[in-house]
This record gives sequence, C-alpha cells and structure tokens, in this order.
Amino acid sequence: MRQMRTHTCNELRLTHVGQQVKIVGWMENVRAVGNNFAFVVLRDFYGTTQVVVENEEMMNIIASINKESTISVEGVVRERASKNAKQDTGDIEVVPTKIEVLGRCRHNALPFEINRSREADETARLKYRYLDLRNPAVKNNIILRCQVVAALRQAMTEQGFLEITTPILTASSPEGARDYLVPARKHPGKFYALPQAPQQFKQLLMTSGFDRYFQIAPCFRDEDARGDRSPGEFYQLDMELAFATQDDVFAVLEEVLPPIFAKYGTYNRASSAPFVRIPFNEAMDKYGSDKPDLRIDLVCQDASELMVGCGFENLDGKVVKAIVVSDCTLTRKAIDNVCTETEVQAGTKPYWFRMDENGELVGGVAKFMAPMKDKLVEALGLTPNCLVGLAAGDKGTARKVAGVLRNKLGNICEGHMDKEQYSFCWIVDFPMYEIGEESGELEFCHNPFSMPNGGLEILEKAQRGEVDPLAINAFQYDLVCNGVELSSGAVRNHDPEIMIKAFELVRLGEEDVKKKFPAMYNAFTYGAPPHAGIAPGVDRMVMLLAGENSIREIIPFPMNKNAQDIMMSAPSSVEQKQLDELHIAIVGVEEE
RNA sequence: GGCCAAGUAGUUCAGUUGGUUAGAACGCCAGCCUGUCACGCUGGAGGUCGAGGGUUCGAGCCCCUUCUUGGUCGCCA
Repeated sequence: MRQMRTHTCNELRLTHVGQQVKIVGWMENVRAVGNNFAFVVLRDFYGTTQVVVENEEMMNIIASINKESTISVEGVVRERASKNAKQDTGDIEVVPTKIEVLGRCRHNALPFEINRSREADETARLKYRYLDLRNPAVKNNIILRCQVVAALRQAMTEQGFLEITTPILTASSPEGARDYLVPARKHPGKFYALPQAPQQFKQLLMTSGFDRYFQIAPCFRDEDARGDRSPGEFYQLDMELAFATQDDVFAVLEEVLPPIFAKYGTYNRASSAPFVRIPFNEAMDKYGSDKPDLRIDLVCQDASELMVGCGFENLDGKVVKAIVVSDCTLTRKAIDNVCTETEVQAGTKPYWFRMDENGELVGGVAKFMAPMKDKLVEALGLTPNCLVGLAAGDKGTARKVAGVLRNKLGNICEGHMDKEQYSFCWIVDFPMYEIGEESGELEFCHNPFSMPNGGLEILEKAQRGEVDPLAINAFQYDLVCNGVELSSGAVRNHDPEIMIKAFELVRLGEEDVKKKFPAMYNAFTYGAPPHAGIAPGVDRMVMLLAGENSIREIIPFPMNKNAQDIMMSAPSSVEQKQLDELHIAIVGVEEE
C-alpha cells in the first residue's frame, strides 16, 4: 500500500470486516492475555481501534516498544468475539499482518499518564503540553476553539463584515495597559510595540470607508495573569461598524452569539435578542458588580436607612446593602464560610442574620436587628427561613462586598441559580469620567475614544460648571455573560473638536490629542463617519462554552501565570551579538 | 508587590500528639494468564519528604528564612 493509512482509528465498522486495511497512531495501551495474545489500543486524532496480536512475531514487536510510540498496523478487519458498546469501533478489531514502528517513545515513564493529564501538576502539563494535548479531554477544548472561531468567522462574514488584518509591529500607545516593546534594529533607541488591540487601526479603516470590519485579532498586554486572563497575549473578535449606533452593534452580537453558544456550549440555552440592558449605576446598586451573573435571582437592596439606630457601629450610619435569600437551608458553618471567602475576595467582611421557621431573627447580628424586626420584615420582605446578608461600608465597599456575597450565595444556595444556560446582558451608560484614586482629580473612566452622551454641548456645559462632569455618561458598553465580562465597546468619538474638549476636561488639550493619537486625529480631520464597535474576547467565550474555569484549558500553548512558556523556555537570554545589533545593553540584572 | 494555600515515589495523594524500616493507588520492571477493554493474579524496583537553618534524645510533622506553584487583590484605556 502506498498511503500511510487507509482508514483512521475511528472509521472501521462491521461493514469493513474482511478488508485489508492500514491504520496508524499512538500505542495507547497493551493488554496482554497469555503468552502470545494481546490487545493493543491504537489511538489517533479521530479515535481508537483495537488491534489483536496473536503470534510471537507480532508480540515481540509490541513488547519491544513503550506505550505512546507511533506504529503502523497493516492487517485484516475482523468482527470481535466480544464487542464493546462503549467504543465507536467496538464491534471490530484489526488482526495485523505487519506492524511497523514509526516513532519510538524512548520513555517508559511519562511525566504523567496521558488519559489523566488533567489531574497532573500544571507545570508538568505545560512543560509537556504536547503530551497533555494527546489526552482527548484536553484536545477537545482546542477542537472546540477551532469550531467556535470558524463559526464566528462565518457568522460575521454572513453579516457583511470583511476580515482585515492589522499590523502586529506598531507604535506604542500612551494609554491603557503596559506595552510589549520590540527594539527597532534600524532605528537605534526606538521601539515598536505589539498592539494592545487594533483599536486605532480599525477606526482608521472606518475613516477609509470600510463599512463593516472584523478580525480575530491577537492582542498583547504586559499585565499580570488571572484565572480568566492569560498573561501576554489573547484574541478578540474585534469589530467596527461605520454610520452605526450602539443599537446597531448590539444587534450584530445578539444575532451572532446566541446560536453559537447554544450549539457549541456546555449548556444549550442562550439568551435571545434583545439582551437585557442595565445602566452601569443600576448594575452596581442591584448586583454589586458591573458584570452581574443574571443566572442568580438574588438582588441587593439598599438597607442604609433601616440600619440607622441599630446600635452596631459597623452598620449604623454606613451604606448598607442587603441580600435576602429565601428558603435558605445553609448551616451556620456554611454561612461563616461564605462570609470568610467574601472577606478574602472583597477585603471587607459581610454580616448576616436569619429568620428562622418561627419567624424569629437569629444568628449573626440578629440581636441588633430584633428591636426593628417589623420594619425589616416589611422593607426587605423577610419570610421564614430566609437568610439576610449585609454588606456595609462606604458606597464602593458596600457594592463590592455585596457583589461578591451575591455570587457566593447564588452559587451555594439551592434554587437561586438557573445554572445551565448562557445569560447575556449589556451594561450601558458608563460614566465618562471618574475621580482617579491616586491623583484625586478628574480622569477618563474607561477610554478616551468614547463619544460622550450629549456630545460637545454637554462637555462645554461641564467646562462652564453647569453640569457635573461625573454625571456625564459615555456611549460605552460592556457585554456580560454569566458574570464574565466578555467585551467592552463604544460609540467612538469621531469629531476632533469633541475629542479636544473631552481631553480639556482632564486638563489635557489639542496638543495631547495630536501627540497621543496622531494618525487618528489627523484622519478625523478629513471627514470621519460616526462609528461604533466592540471586541468580545475569544478566549473567554471559548472558556464559557467549554465550561472551564481556567483560561489555560482552552489555549493550545498557554503561558504560566508568570508569563513564561516553560515548554519553549520563553522568555530567554539571547546572544550578545543580537543585543549589539539592537543597540541594547542589559544593566542591573544578575546572571543566572 | 500584598494576602491565602500547597510542595512527600515517575504521577495523584495519605501520613494520628514529634517516636521502630515513610505508606496506598496508578504507572514502571519480572513472572503467570487465549477475549480483554480502567483486563486480572503474584512478586519487585523506585524517596535528599522543595532548599537552608533552628528547637529536640529524636522532625515529613514544631519554629525561622528562602524557592517554586496555584488562588486572590493591586494591575488590565
């Protein structure tokens, strides 16, 4: 036979019985039964097939190699004497006439067992990622990723978007995250930067007249990792629409995402259009978060007034958020656990009390609550067997603690979370400005590209002191799914005058705009279309679809949380010659 | 960078109040086994208990330092 193989390891069925075939793959397992009789499991990308070795010659070959070697098996398909219903190819087996070793595995002890690699130490998995990926359970996440990306491309294309690639080597951006810099050999002392997002390029494409742009765009940010945030690089479904409003952008994703989530997700239910829209301030008040998990039916109620005069100094006179969990069966120990975990995550401890089955207030801070029981029952709608979580402090603290507590209670208390679905919402009306924590002065809340709601007029009013700049909203929005922030987007500020005015409010001006965004500023002076866009994170979407908690499970070759690729040994030292060419001198670093 | 947790055989873990030779499962090696499919049975090899220091008659266990890893907060226009 001339081909390497005639069939894959998930192809042969009873209909093939009697045929001469050739299959290839990894020798996953050998079950020897008797001296000259063994079952060999051959695995390739597609599945597994059983090979039966029945004579000494073949036995010797199998015995001479380690598991995970690649072999080629030429032989005849035979119906099994005892079939295995759990295996796609469980009705047949291949009786070899020839076994050839293609790639010998030189190790009889692997760093971990392939089919149990997900339980192995993560460092070992990452170092031997090529072995980890042999595990079908690991590999399937990568396949899912490919399918989702393909589906996204197709859906976007069907919606009339053009995929346009933008530069990877570009200029450092003064705003946002830390840049990855690349030294420019031909320009001593100067650097390229890897794009944090194709933001400016896509806006320039709009200015060029491309009407609907998208890209599965690699983005690079030199910031620390999280469970749901890979260090260094990630991918966004980046898109921008000319002559478009916020609603136009929403309509695209409301059309594109639900079918893909329903088809490829762990859960087959996804919100349908239109997704719920929640103003930023309402989200913060009601859910204690700008990325609420709407699968949880709990809401935060304001209890600040109720607590006045309760006599407990940590509640009395503070901003207090109450979360009422009806029919709560948590034990005291479980409640304490939730409170401790909340404190770890939010930095401040929540308080609690319960109404027992007799309608008495018990546990936690109940003794402070008892005197005003009637008021509480009416205002918070307390019923027997309900738990009340209290988050208190200044406004920001109360919101944050309440948000964390809400998530924990929703996840742990039965009946308050309809988990098996993808629940989308838009968070809208983000404030344009905020008071910076460090500077104490007015700063852009999110990014300076967004169009303020009210345009030039409201900025001028703010400048004249007629409007509180903190009350100005931007046409800025987030897409949230199951408590995960999938994306930020905005109607862009395409008007140079409004841009300058927006900068003036944070003590910057025309020169700063020109200096920071020269290409975009200039381009906009030549007639720019109003435009808007968004960029959902591909990695996070796939993570949600795969039902994984770690972003590393859905990236083919992830870095560890210290931004190292321990398989490739990146980052690494380089030759002095390379440094010289780049005009780089390493100082203040000890040799390893 | 702060805080929390973990680090014991190739792998995943157990290890009681500080006390004899540090155990189990899987994997590996050898032997037996002709219908297994998480094959089975018998035996065996395999350990600087992350590293360094301290307390003690005696430390895997207690104390200090340090390294690594994970989580979390800072950070992420």
